[in-house]
Amino acid sequence: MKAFLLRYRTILLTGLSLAGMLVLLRWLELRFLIFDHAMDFYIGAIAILFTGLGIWLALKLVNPKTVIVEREVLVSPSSDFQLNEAVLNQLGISKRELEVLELMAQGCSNQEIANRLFVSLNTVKTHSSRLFEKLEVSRRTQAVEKGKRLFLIP
Amino acid sequence: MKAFLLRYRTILLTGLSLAGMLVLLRWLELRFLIFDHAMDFYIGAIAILFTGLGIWLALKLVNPKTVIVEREVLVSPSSDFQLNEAVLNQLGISKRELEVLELMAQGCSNQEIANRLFVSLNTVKTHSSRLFEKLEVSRRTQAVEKGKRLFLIP
DNA sequence: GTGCAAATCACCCGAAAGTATGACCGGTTT
DNA sequence: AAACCGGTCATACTTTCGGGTGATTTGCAC
Repeated sequence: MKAFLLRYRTILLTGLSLAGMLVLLRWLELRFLIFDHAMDFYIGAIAILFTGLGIWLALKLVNPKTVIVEREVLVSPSSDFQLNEAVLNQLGISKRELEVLELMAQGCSNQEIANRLFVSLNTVKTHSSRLFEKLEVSRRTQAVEKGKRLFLIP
Repeated sequence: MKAFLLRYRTILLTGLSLAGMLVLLRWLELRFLIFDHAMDFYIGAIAILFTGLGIWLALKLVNPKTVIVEREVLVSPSSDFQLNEAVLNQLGISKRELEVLELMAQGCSNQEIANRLFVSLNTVKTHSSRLFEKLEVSRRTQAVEKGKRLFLIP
């Protein structure tokens, strides 16, 4: 409720001042002019009612304005990487194993790698096991680190 | 005075337009009230007018919604690494969490990180969990990959 | 044809990683 | 004094990883 009041303070104030002005008008009218009052009252009620309707319509049906705040994300220039085939052959790493390594480096889980390569989870495990042996590591993070050092992955 | 005008511009405008409309109404009343059945037209016009006013008011005053968009920015290839503190502060990553991330990137297991930082395994898990939340990832390999992209680690 | 390496998949099991929650302490900030 | 934050640690639980072993298929080389 508090938040609501704060948020729509301006609108509420406007509404209140509107009402105040109508009251003032009425008073002035009574004071100085002897007219047909029922009519004006009626019109005023309609005006307020339809103003409310308009506000409700707009709030209900119109998409809120959006302010786009851009947050910069730094990205290294992906360009000059070429694979070190010498090391690749020397260690006897197969194509499939290299593919697994690449996906590992992108942060994929074994299951995700399996899905991407259209093979079973067990197959990925086998490949990664062999890969770890050949790279002489025991964890995927180490494999990625070593892979980068040896220019097997960008 | 200028500031006042700027601040309450909307309210002032609303008041003015309201006053203008009331004058218009009065004029219309004098002009057309003599005809029979002019009432329907009159009421309709008022309804439409004030509905429009309400819509305009709501559109003018509604709080804008903010949308944060990530924009990728290429960075020139710098040989030496220096930490991107802007991103670090933006994401609210603490010193300890960064240390954990660095050791992760070197391929350390949680237990090894715990040993090196002289804290318990559970503490390392807590740090890494918070780190993952802040980096919006769910695995250490993803954390390392994103950390490198954001220049949080070399 | 036989041999062999690569690729595929399966099962089991223990270790590691990750989630969720709660607690405590020592500084600030209000 | 009360609230908050960063760092520390813990328990309990689920998921993922990695090691070990074995099996089948395919294509290439001898």
